[in-house]
Amino acid sequence: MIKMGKLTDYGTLMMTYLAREPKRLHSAQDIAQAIGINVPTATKVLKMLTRSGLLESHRGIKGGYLLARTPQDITMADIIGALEGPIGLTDCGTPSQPGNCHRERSCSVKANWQRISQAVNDALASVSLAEMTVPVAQPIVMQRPTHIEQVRL
Amino acid sequence: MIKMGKLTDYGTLMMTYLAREPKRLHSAQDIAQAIGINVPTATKVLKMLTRSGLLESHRGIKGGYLLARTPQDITMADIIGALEGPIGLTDCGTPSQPGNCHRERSCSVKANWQRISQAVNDALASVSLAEMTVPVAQPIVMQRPTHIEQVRL
DNA sequence: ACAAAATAGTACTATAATAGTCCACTTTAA
DNA sequence: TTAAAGTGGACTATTATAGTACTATTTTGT
Repeated sequence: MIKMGKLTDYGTLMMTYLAREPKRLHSAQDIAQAIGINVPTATKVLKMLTRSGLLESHRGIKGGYLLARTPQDITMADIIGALEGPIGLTDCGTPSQPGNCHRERSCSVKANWQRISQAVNDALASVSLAEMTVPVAQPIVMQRPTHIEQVRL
Repeated sequence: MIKMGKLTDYGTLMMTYLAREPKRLHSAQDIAQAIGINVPTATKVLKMLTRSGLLESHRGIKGGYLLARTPQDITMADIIGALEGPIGLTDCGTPSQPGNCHRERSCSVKANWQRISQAVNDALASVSLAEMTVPVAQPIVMQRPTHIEQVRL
């Protein structure tokens, strides 16, 4: 199974929770309780989301967190990217991002992996946080990634 | 980064290697050397691929492995599925497969995760091993997964 | 000013998943 | 019947992840 870490799972739950009242500040305690995890773990995730610019934080005694953008303007690619780093199935990178595979030159399948990663990326980018908040959301429309030449096999 | 294990990476390289001469038997040693890993690790992966029905094995002194189907009839979803188990970003499962999340009932985003996983699945199933063997392969056409109701947000 | 309550940063520890290795067994061709 | 190949399963080492703790900083209210 290609899977995400637990923290990403928590993060998604947090983001959908915050999306329900996008204007109100929620404390880490609040959020931790809402999704049923311990406060230290919750704060860890919240810090990551904040540093990535998906959340705004306010310090001080009445502080807390809220979405930095509207739920429509935040995608699953944003959230996963914030918590797991660049999205890619391999270390091949994507056409845009470099990648750090030492096999590099000799690798015959790199270009194809990059295309696959890009496709997954596009899929995740096509799902907004707003969609995640509704019980049954919109169909996921995945574009075939980038201009890859058609090849007859 | 959502990433696959190294073994899956090896597996893909092995499969593309075997796809170049689909009729010839290749020994584990052969294959290990071709992709540049140690024999014990290679055999581990080969065993997994064989048990999943993607490879045929022949024992005995002139034994070895070959593809069980044509490169056109093997997809990346097959290979990844064989080496990583069912494809899914979370433990939510897919509309078809059950999933084993204890949050289950209360989870507000499960259905959406299932759709996303299904989309990734479809993407991987749309790429054949044959395509992986050409330097720059066909565009990946991802269907929007399954009949998810359109919702106005 | 000061105390209380909240986030920020960072480092550490524990746990779990993965990768890699090894060995005894089975099969087959010469 | 022996050598070379795959099979199955268990074991070990390594690495990645999750979880925790501690100190510093910010803000509000009195």
